[in-house]
Amino acid sequence: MTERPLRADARRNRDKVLAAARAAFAESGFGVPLDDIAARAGVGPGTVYRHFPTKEALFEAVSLVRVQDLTADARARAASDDPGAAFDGFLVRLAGEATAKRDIPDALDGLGAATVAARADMHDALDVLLRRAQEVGAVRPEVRVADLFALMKGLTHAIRGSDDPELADRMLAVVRDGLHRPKVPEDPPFD
Amino acid sequence: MTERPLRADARRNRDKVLAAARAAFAESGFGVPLDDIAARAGVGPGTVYRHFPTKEALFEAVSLVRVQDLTADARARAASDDPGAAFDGFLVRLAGEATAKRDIPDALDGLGAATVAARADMHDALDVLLRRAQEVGAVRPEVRVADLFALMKGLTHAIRGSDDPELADRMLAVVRDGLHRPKVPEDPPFD
DNA sequence: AACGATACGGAACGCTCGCCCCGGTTAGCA
DNA sequence: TGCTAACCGGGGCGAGCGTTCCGTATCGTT
Repeated sequence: MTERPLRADARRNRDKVLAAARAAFAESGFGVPLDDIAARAGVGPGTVYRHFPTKEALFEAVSLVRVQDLTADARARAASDDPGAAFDGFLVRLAGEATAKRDIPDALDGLGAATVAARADMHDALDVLLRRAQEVGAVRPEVRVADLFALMKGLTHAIRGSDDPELADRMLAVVRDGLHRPKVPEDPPFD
Repeated sequence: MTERPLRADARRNRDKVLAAARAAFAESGFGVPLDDIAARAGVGPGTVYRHFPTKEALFEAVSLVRVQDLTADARARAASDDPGAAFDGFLVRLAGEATAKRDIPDALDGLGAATVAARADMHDALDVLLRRAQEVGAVRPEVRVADLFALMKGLTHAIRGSDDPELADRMLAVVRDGLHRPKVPEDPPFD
């Protein structure tokens, strides 16, 4: 099962389709009609199906890269000597990504089976990032990686398609501080 | 334009449709086929359309009640003499609602025009609830009502369809504490 | 240059789902 | 009880969209 190299035009079209899909999914999420993607790539729908067996497979190919980028970023930051700042930085990055790309929430939900490996890998990377931050006391200890995933999902949904560019910052502040505070034993007096 | 009273069977069917729609939307969100709702109500699709001009109108009729309930709850809690606890209680209520009903996020997004009044009303109620909590120092001052909406949206999405019942609690803790902490001037030492 | 393999385009298919229509039924009233 | 207006059921239409098929064009090799 050695992969024969693609013909020149085939490779070119495949790349055009992927680029178009990236842009289209980023603009409108998973919902964009496949014909739109094909048109955007200057290609017929049949050509798309020559390279990707299904629309979902195409989406996976796109979101796989997104998830892998995020994972690489998490790993790079985890190597930092300031785990707290590393953790925060990752959240900032995620928020930035989500404001620019509408398909991030869908990618995080992970529709397909091919992405499960990528999600497992991301799980590992986040585990390190999170644990380090917790060891330094930058993140409350009872938080699990699964919680972080859910939080990422919620965060990306919260800022999805908002015209206010500072909303993401304020959401981020809430999530960051909420992750930080270890516990609230008693409401401190206000005066 | 006086509303003639419905015939007995008409009123009965209307109620059955509404009940079925409530249950179906709660289970599967806005995506459920209308025929499923009709079947669930023991009724033909035509009957549904006799009472609601469009599927979206039916969804609005259901989500309107949900939003109004939430609004009433917010208003009732706002009258409490402990604004901080009132605010927290509302969030808990929302989270509980979201775990039980999958359509809450959709309802919050508010697809239709009939719900804008309800959302405006909710806006007012939340404004009071939020401001009171801020005056007592229970919620950081820079948070706006729009932020609270976004946060509610994110929170409901984060806990949507999770098998872990305690996830909602932990998400809630993060959001609550994040809303509380006024600012993080410096990372306190950990020891 | 010519030929076989490969890839392309887009018309067409089938399925889903919102929505409408009409022949039959039922409720309410005299 | 009989009559009329209101209402019901469900078959069916049409649009949107994922997917396939096949005649044609293009590539790469001899």
